[in-house]
Amino acid sequence: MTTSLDIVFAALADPTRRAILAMLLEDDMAVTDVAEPFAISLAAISKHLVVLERAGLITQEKRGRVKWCKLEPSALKPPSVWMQGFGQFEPVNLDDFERFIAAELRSFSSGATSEETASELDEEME
Amino acid sequence: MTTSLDIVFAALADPTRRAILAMLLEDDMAVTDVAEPFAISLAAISKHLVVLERAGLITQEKRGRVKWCKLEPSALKPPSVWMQGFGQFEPVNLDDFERFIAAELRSFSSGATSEETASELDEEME
DNA sequence: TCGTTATTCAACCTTTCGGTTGAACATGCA
DNA sequence: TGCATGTTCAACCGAAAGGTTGAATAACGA
Repeated sequence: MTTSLDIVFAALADPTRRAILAMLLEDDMAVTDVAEPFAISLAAISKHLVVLERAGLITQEKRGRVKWCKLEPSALKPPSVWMQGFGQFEPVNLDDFERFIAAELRSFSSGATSEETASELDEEME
Repeated sequence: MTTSLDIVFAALADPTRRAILAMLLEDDMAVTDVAEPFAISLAAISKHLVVLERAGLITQEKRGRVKWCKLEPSALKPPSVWMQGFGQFEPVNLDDFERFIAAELRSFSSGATSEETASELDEEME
């Protein structure tokens, strides 16, 4: 999923879209439910979701007449890495780092794909 | 310098501005020198610098008739922290990090122009 | 089949963005 | 003093962003 930094950063620059992402952190949601807390039209929310999807930050799957929105945190990785290149500001988070190493080792020994490894991590953190 | 995430993310969404930040990673620069590698007018660069300064990503100090631009990496901390809140991904990926460092070292040792360095950095991260 | 619900499309509006050009403003230097 | 240099200002332009409304499309439930 190689979306350019332009697209991802631009998607993150809008507070409504960041709020949507935060909501999706809790659970997958239907478009109508995503829209509910906001004071703008459903069509406007629909457009925001298109922007988020094009940035790779969410995926949408239609089941019946309901379209479910799912967070894709891995899309945050390229901008995060880019920022860390400037990172005279933040020490490495050792806890997370150790978990990463542990996952790496597990994937070497079990032959898991990196995607499988990522979802393992997801489950671990919940 | 408490600038909102809106402003910082929007500032980072433009490739010219990201390239400028990458150039400033090596050293402080005068406005004219910042503009030199780009094919756009000096006035346009001046506007980009205003955007970066308003985002807190750089500071500018006038000495004589020259205005020096200085990178302020600490402004990246709020967006970085925000992203880590979604961080089911690893905060430090060694492969990416090492590639970034390698690109940096290459630019120092080979005497590459700042234009080459800037584009290397951007490509490296996408 | 019919009404309801979920979502998007299409057209439109206003504001912002990224660029241009030419003039203005400071500052350094001979 | 006068001129060159460094930077910004002001006015303008076209395109994109974020919003609206009303109609269209699609699928469910009775």
